[in-house]
Amino acid sequence: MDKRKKEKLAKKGWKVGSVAEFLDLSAEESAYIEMKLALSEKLRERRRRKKLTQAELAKAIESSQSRVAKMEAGDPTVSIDLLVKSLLALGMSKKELGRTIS
Amino acid sequence: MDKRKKEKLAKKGWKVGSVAEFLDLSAEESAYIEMKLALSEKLRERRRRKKLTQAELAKAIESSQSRVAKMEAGDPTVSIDLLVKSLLALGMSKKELGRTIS
DNA sequence: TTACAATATGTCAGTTATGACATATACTGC
DNA sequence: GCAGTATATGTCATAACTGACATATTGTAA
Repeated sequence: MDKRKKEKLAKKGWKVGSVAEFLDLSAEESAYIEMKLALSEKLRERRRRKKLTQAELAKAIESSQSRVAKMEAGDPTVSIDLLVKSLLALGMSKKELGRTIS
Repeated sequence: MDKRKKEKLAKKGWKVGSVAEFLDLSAEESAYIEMKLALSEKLRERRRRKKLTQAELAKAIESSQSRVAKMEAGDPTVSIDLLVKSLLALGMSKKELGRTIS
């Protein structure tokens, strides 16, 4: 099974913690995916707290609604870089980001 | 001044903290760069602690010596994703990564 | 139900990151 | 000085990510 497929499955329904055994991911692979999922969730949370639609957030960060949706869905084509930049744009601090990742 | 140039300069000699004012980066931009630099430094530190050459590390993570050098130099063409994956491969935990970023 | 807003999913052309390679520079011991 | 090793820098073809768009699905209020 290729990595893309794995990540795509990983975020669908399978709650963090059981992902690894089910898909036989290495420790590093699952840590990486868990980090991305944590950032995804924080993004949605932050956006909602600010009462923004995906389209509005997209405009603010010069992206598109579809990409925001993919970020929040933990889509494997989304980089950590983009997630981090978006969260910073939403006012998150390095410290909070650090805590989110852990 | 374009972003590439900024980041390239940012890592050369100008110690974190004065970067922002000197290059008039936004708060988010400098936070992003500071995070990358922190990860870069950790990578070099971890690699050296394990007594690995850049070439050896490169082989372990299926990359190249030149890319490892660029990672450690904070080169703007290096993504956070690659830095994170490399650090995970070196045995770093999510928790440590979180602390590094903060 | 219907109508509308929000979100999700698929695709794709343009951009950026990547590994690989060549080559330059720095570092070490002789 | 010289050799040998490690690291740095530049370039390039390929791969991965990106915003944009179309369209589907879900949510929600009347």
